[in-house]
Amino acid sequence: MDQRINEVNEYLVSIFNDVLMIEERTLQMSQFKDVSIKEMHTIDAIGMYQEHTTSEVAKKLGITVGTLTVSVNNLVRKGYVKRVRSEIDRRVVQLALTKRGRLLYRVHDKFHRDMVKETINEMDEKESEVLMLGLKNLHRYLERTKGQLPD
Amino acid sequence: MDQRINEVNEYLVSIFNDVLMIEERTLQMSQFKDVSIKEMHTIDAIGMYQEHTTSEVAKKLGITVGTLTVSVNNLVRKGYVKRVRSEIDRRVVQLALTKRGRLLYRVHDKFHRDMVKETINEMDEKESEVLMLGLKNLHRYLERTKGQLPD
DNA sequence: AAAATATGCTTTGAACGTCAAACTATTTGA
DNA sequence: TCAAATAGTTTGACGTTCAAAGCATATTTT
Repeated sequence: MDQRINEVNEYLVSIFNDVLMIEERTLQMSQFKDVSIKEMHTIDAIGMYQEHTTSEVAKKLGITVGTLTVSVNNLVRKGYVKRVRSEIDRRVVQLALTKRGRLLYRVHDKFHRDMVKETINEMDEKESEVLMLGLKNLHRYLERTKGQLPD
Repeated sequence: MDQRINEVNEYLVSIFNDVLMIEERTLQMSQFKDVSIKEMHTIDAIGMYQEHTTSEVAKKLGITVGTLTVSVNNLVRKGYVKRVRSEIDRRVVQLALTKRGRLLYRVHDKFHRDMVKETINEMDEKESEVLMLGLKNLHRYLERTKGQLPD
């Protein structure tokens, strides 16, 4: 049992590092060299469809609003994100992706989906079910733990 | 099938973010407030036992040697890491943890192990086996992908 | 052995990521 | 109305990162 824990732990850590590294390098090789992995995640959090306010996106990313403002300044300059002042409340800024931003979003999303697809394709229905169960357990534990921490 | 892929993908992303956030906050709450999550991973890469050279650790972390040198400067100042010049080859620096560094290493390791333990405890032998298989598949895919990328 | 080359590490400059605190503009409530 | 609250921006300080230049030591070539 202890051995199993070690093994799972090592796979998880290794998977974490690999995904981050591959995402980073794939970006640097693509037509989107001017986007860092953090910026990519900001683009992901802004999302394709509805517009989200600065506060909402910052919360989703777990960073302060100030940090996001700086990052959005860069992403606007680079042409991936646009700001839209709310007509209803002039204090509010809605963030949205530009055409180029949406293209990058889709490329990144495909990378993620391919990665998972490749894993799942080699499993039968029942096995992928159990994998899901394991991830769900892990996720539930983490959410519980997170809830116990102060903001 | 497509739905399953989305689900697994979303769990993975969520787990990633949660682990990083929890690690960060747990550190900030502990007696090790002066250590960032990146520094924690550097300490982890230096490891408890054998001494490793700067180049080896940098490679393991996937960062340049220059970056690591800067980070190690800080960790030495804070008392977690020590440098030992190799007697055999005076150019080489062996990195090692101080007593305090080793204490932190153990605390962090326990956090990781507890996290996995909690997940696995709720599964029977066969289920944890399949979880392992899923992680192994994912890991194999990522290593293969990584191998296709240029350095 | 001396000179050239290679290796291991450090330093530096530039850009991004992060927070806290001070600030601006706008809205809400008393 | 005007004080307080809210949404976002700016700024200063420090960490993280890379590339490029530099330093010390080792190895290879002549």
